[in-house]
Amino acid sequence: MKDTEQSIIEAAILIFNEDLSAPLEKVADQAQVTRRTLHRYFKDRKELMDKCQKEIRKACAIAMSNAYNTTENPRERLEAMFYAGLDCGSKNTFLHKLHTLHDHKHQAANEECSEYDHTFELWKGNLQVLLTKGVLNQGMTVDWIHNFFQSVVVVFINSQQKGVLGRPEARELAWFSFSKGIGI
Amino acid sequence: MKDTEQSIIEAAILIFNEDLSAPLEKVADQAQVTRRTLHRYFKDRKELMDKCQKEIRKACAIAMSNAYNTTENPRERLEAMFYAGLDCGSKNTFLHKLHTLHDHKHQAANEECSEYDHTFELWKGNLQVLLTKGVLNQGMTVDWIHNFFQSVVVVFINSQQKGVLGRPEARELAWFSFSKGIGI
DNA sequence: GTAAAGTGTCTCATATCTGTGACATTTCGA
DNA sequence: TCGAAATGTCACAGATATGAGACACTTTAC
Repeated sequence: MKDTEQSIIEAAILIFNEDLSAPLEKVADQAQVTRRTLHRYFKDRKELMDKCQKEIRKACAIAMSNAYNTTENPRERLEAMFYAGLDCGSKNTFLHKLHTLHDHKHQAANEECSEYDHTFELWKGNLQVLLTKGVLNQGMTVDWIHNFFQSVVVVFINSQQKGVLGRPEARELAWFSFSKGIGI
Repeated sequence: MKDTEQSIIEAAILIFNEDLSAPLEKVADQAQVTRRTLHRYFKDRKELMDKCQKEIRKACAIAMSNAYNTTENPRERLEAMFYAGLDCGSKNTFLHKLHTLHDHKHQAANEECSEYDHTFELWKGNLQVLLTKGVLNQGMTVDWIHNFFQSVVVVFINSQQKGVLGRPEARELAWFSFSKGIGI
């Protein structure tokens, strides 16, 4: 029964991703659990949020790292890491969202920010390689591409939620939109 | 002094776009106004939210309609309406977000939903024309493109908030990413 | 079958959010 | 400068969210 904690975290990521200040009752409902049970696993809102971030960073960092190591070719790495990011779904986009809030001051000194930076270190590094090689469209920046990437993940998630498009088809479309959109 | 109401609406769109359940105090702060003043203009949260949606739909519908009428060429219309959507910024994306929440049941019967549909009627209609003409990538759907469009607007907004990219450059990049991403 | 662990239900105290009244202060136009 | 409109300050009641205790019920492991 110890995956209750995990399912609450998953639910929280889903809910908070759409509504940062949503009442905890919504999270509990999504996890099919009582609010009382939620509080047994997480002292308060902050602790739950922290666990969410930890979970997200772990999952994304592992997925990205695995994808990175499947090949040494930067172009192939891009594609592998793109699909890995897609599969992280809302974990990916939620983490990104937290660090692009308009009142969020990003600073490497902050531990959470530096962990965020580290999560996408390999990904951004590989982008930089492709940029300097001239493989991608001139005028692109690493930040633009990274934001663009996150946005495409959102599109993918939406299409999956609506269920009108199969997962493989959506993955293909996503890669098409992303790769062409950065000038490959 | 009657633009206080307008500035509160703008603030609300900015805040609610990031945090749907944010306390009204945050909106008031963003608008550099007291919560008491906010309540003088808006009876309650719901009324404020409604005014936001009305404002958004008006602005987006006008912008889209104007762009539509600048030309009769579907390909040129696409570009004109794309830029119009960009300029609507977070108004555009917030409206879209409200209608893609995972627990939102979209139904034409609902007045707000039908107004939403109407706002993007011309835009989607034009997309359909381009699709049947075979101008765009096969396998694309109107919904995918529309979601993709909304996502690119988010990327554009983020880049403007960070201020690292000039507006004209960002607009060009956005159009590049969007047009290539749908197979033009 | 039994004990232990996990959950649900009910309850309650506290905190935060919300909406409004009363009145002071500021702003702006005549 | 004067008066009206707009806004701020403070104070308050009601609503909602939060976190935890007490105890019953269910599930799981042995």
